[in-house]
Amino acid sequence: MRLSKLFGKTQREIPAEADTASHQLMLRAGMIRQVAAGVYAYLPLAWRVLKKIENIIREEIDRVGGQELMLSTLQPFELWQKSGRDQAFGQSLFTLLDRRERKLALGPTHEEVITELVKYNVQSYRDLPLLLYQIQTKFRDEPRPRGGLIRVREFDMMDLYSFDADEAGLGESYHKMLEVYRNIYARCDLPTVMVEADSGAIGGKESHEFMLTTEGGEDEIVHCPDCTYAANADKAENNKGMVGGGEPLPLAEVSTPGVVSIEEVSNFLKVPPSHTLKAVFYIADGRLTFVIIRGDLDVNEVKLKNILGGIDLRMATEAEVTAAGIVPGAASPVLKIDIGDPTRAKANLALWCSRGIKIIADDSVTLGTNFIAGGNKPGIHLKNVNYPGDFMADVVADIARACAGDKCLRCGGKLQSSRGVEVGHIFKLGTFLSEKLGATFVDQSGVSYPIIMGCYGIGVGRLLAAAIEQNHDSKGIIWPSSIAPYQIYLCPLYLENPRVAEIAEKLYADFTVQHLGVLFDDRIESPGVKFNDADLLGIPLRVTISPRTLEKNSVEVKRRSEKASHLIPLNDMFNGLEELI
RNA sequence: CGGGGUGUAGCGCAGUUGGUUUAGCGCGCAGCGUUUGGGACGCUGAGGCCGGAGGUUCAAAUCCUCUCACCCCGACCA
Repeated sequence: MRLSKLFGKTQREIPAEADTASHQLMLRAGMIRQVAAGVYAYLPLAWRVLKKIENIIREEIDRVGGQELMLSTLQPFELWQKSGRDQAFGQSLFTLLDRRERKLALGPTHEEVITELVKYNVQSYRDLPLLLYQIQTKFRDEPRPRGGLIRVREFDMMDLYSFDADEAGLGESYHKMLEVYRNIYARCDLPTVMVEADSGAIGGKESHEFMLTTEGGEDEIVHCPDCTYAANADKAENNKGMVGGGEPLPLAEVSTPGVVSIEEVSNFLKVPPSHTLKAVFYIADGRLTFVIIRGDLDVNEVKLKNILGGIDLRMATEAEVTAAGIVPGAASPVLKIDIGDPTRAKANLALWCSRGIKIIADDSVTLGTNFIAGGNKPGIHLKNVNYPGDFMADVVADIARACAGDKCLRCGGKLQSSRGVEVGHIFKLGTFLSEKLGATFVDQSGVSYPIIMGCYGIGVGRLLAAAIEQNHDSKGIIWPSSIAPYQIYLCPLYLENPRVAEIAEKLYADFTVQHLGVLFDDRIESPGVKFNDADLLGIPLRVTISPRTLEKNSVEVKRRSEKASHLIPLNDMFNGLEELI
């Protein structure tokens, strides 16, 4: 390709709209152009890279027997109602009405459509297992698109769906895909970390994410340096440890004038935060929910949401808490403190229940004794609060946020945290979709069962962006050669010099014939401009021709990723380049 | 949806307080000339409904009202 003809110009100044490295560089390199919020046009350079990534994905999936197909973007809205996932996706689902007022959705993913398709093409266990995939544009009306291609509303995505007859089969498919994913990222030269993940709106049980670690990443990863444990912070668990003071003692009120926060309680009564209980209030699907957790921990809202099975969750305002007759800053589940009454804990729970308030406790409240908690009166706290003697909860579960510095649940090591971009996510879906949509098969004995499903996604555009996040310097992009739009940047200086022009044209023709993937900077520009554009575009190998190199019958060759350059004799071009590519 | 911010040429910006006549600057773009191994220089030139609508006024990029778009933080979300 001749640079003078390439559609898309490089830009010297950083566009004001971008503040993510990959976003800035793609705009400056003339790779993308924003069409609307979270909607982009992909210019030839970007499109070439996307196709390279797509092809690596295709090759690796085809190798294990996956079959590519093409599904519709327009999907009947009823299909989403049938699966119930119209609720899970909510506002993120783009919908529209056709001329007959029939509601359609722009596919945010294709599980429903493919399950319908499989339903009509699979009847027997003999048709299974099956690995079907597609690489298509998907649509999600994200609340806030951001970071260029990191989070967009219209995006290129590979989705593979597995269909199996039993759990063991699903396990095999899952494992197979896990290996495929590792191979794909390895071939793209993009090191990723596999972490345990929350399955979110997609649903299902087991799921793993593949994270490309980079400082600007929008996800937090918690991992243990001493064992293999790694998880998304949404899902990560920690060892909370036992705290507190031995045998349960009798409840007692203590005066705590003006003391509200955990920090204040801790200072005032001279106890560590881990010896206190923190009350937090949420509105879950419109209902006030009381969450109780040990004072040294914070609530992980994703875990809480999963426990509640709720769709809409937010913190309650102080007004909402007060309106429910609760004293903010002194709330606890202990309303009735009659210490002689062995049924007081049950009575407390019944009191809350009668007020229509559900109590969710983090399991940390069971990991210790004699806590300080609110007295449900201003300026009063309780000491020696114990579970389950003094209070109980509707649900006790792990709803705590694991943080860097916490102990690893598996090995006791010290957890660390880092940031990453999610570039792949695999899920064991199970049968909830096939049951709802009636996708069944008959086994050997002629009995009908729902097909067991898995799904496996890679955001191709996001992978492109993440690749740049991970591979750039102050001058520009540094493409891994496996996904680079071109391999060679042919860079003649002083093109008006006939000898330079002659050699440049000859090399361009030679490289083209050899299918090396060459971008020929045939512009009459100063060396500075050419070198800077070469660095910005990040093509792995720069081949410079100038009167100076031709004096030595050579060209200069430099890798984008390295500082040093060296001369290769013209008559040994082939061998010289062979070594470098 | 809450909070903050920005809309003036392809890109980056000034001008808005304090009303004007031809709306500026840099980059980029076109032509000519001089240059040339890390974003050269000179001259000439093209390019604008100042986000949109309405209003005030002799006069609006500038003041008022309403709207739209985009960015950032949060909520939310692969």
